[in-house]
Amino acid sequence: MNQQRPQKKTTIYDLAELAGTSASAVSAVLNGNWKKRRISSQLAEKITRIAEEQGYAVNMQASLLRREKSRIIGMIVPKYDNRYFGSIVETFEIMARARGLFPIITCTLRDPDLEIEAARTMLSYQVEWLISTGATDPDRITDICLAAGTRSLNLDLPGTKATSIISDNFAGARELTKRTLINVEQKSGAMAPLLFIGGRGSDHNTAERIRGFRMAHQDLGVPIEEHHILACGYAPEKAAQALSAMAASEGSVPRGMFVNSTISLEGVMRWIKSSPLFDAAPPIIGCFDWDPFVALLGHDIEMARQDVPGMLTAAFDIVEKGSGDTGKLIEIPPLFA
Amino acid sequence: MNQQRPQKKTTIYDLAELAGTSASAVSAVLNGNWKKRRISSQLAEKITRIAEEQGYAVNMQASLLRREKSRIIGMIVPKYDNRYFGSIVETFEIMARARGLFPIITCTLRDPDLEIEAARTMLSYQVEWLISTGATDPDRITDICLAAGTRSLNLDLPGTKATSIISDNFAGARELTKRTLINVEQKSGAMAPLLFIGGRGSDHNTAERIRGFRMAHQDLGVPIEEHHILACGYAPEKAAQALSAMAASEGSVPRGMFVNSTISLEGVMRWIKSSPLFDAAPPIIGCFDWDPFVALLGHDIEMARQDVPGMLTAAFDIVEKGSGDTGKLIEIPPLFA
DNA sequence: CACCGTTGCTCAATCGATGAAGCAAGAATT
DNA sequence: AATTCTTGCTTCATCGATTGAGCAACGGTG
Repeated sequence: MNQQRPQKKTTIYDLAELAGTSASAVSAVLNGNWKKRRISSQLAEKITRIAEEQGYAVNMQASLLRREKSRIIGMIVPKYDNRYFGSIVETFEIMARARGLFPIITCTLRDPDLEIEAARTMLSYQVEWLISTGATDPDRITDICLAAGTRSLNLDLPGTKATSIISDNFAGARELTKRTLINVEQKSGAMAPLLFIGGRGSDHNTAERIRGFRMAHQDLGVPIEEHHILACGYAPEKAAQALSAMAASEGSVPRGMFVNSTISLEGVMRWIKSSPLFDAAPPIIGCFDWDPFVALLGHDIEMARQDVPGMLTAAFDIVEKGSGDTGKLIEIPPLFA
Repeated sequence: MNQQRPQKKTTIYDLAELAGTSASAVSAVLNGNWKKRRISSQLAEKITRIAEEQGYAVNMQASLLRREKSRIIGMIVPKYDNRYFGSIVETFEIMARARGLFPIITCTLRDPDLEIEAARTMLSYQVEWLISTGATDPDRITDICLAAGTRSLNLDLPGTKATSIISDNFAGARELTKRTLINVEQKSGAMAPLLFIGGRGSDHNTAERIRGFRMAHQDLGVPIEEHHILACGYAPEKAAQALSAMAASEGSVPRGMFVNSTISLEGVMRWIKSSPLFDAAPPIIGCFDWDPFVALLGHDIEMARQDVPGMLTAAFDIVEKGSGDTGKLIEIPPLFA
């Protein structure tokens, strides 16, 4: 038996006929302003009952076409494959729903063309706000939104044309670097400069983290090794390659490392496991990002956990206030365990 | 300067006026069937150009209201906080888009009420299909869909009223158990029964995995210890508690373990790290689920990776074929590294 | 009894896009 | 020259929900 009949959907007109009343009354009852429209509670009850019996669900397309506001809020996100973005998406949905907004999310696989296409699609769905998370070209998206009269925000990576909410990368990296340097001193007896690995030098976050990295070295009076700053990309393979290239050319790799994301850390740890260089003494790592299994890796790994609820609270504050200033930068400090 | 003017959106009527033509022609040109409607390519070009200049985006609400099919496909998912669901969601989006469908996803936090509410909301948005992933009460959702004439599928956890696509939990668990038992024999010299930990005994997947677990023991002639089957829930804390209770009452814990998910594994590893029981010899683990960092934990951990692309390919096959039989069960074998 | 205010509803226009039906002008055919 | 065909549009009803305007019935007031 196949019950999958593509049966016609119940509309307010069907309900009106069943209830012996008008579609107008049905609409008023079902969207809750029947008091304002002076519908008797008798009729309201009857309509509500019939609607339930019929399994009625409003047609949002029709409803939204008529209303002036859609109450839809869109988010684009690069990937769902790590805890940071997963947590962003989950928190976004919860907070949006708590505010009576309908969240729609789409992932763009770090593909600039997909980002633009996704933004256009969101606009077609009449989103009231679009939040661009980790976008490669956030300003382009802001332009598209502006042209359509839609407001937008940047999250995680900043742009210049809309308010951006990001981690306080400089202060976070400075603190993480400091902690890692101190760990190195405690475990190996002497302070030594760290290796910076992962991320793209062209992206704002990586640049700021490198700045914090430098500053912490300066704070503690440790000289930086310029060729020990490897912004080789985020991908695990890139990080692994960079390390093995360094090991090949220099014969060693610093014991202390600042790893720019859990994504890169995956490659770093894989390489370390495969190399004999750390057989005697395990590496001492600071990772700018958080993952529960990393805490279990058994090594000395310090993590800076980006404050996702904090960032999204800031974002929804702006959404609720109505609008933000062009290009304002809001920095949220990451958390340390 | 604040450019966030909530300006009125451009419609096909605006474009028609600018082009000195009718809205009908504009519509035909912009949705691509202007050839069929015999619009000259001159006019088509002109309209296209003007639409681009104005940054026009169709109003999907209006468009969908008129069309008979929405081409929207919905998915509900419990959480975004592990690789399995992350990968499901990402693959779902990619595959949906490749088929010209618009995916909308919502997470329900394993809350039965939220599941129902989310399903209703999806129906309001006129989804053509609803995929319930890991739902606590998939049949309830199928009923709601059926009442609205919408088709539905179950993923990950099966139901009886719609086609279900799940991992081959029995065969997968049998193989994983076998591999883990052999690992135990190789590392500790003798075969010994495993501990089963994590999951809910009431859920189909856990029950099937326990069945496979038993069968593998039987295959290899290893007796099962009934009190070593702990379906204590998925949460990390639950797993950790169950282990420490066992250690307290029995003084030891089997060295070989079958852990029912990476979620539970988190608690298991945390407890192991905190306990002296495994200081001498590390545990030997089989985990029914996959995570890249788990592979780096440095222990002997075998993983059964659920075949997400395989499962979603099966799902979209059904979506494209139009409809599936009531309650059919499709089992996809998990992968071993 | 005429008038007014209130209650409880209905009517009809509207949102923007779509597409069947129709129409006018020119080209082709007889 | 009369007819038919083709091309290239426009007109208008429609999808389902919403809402301002309006109307009938009734109770109360002078």
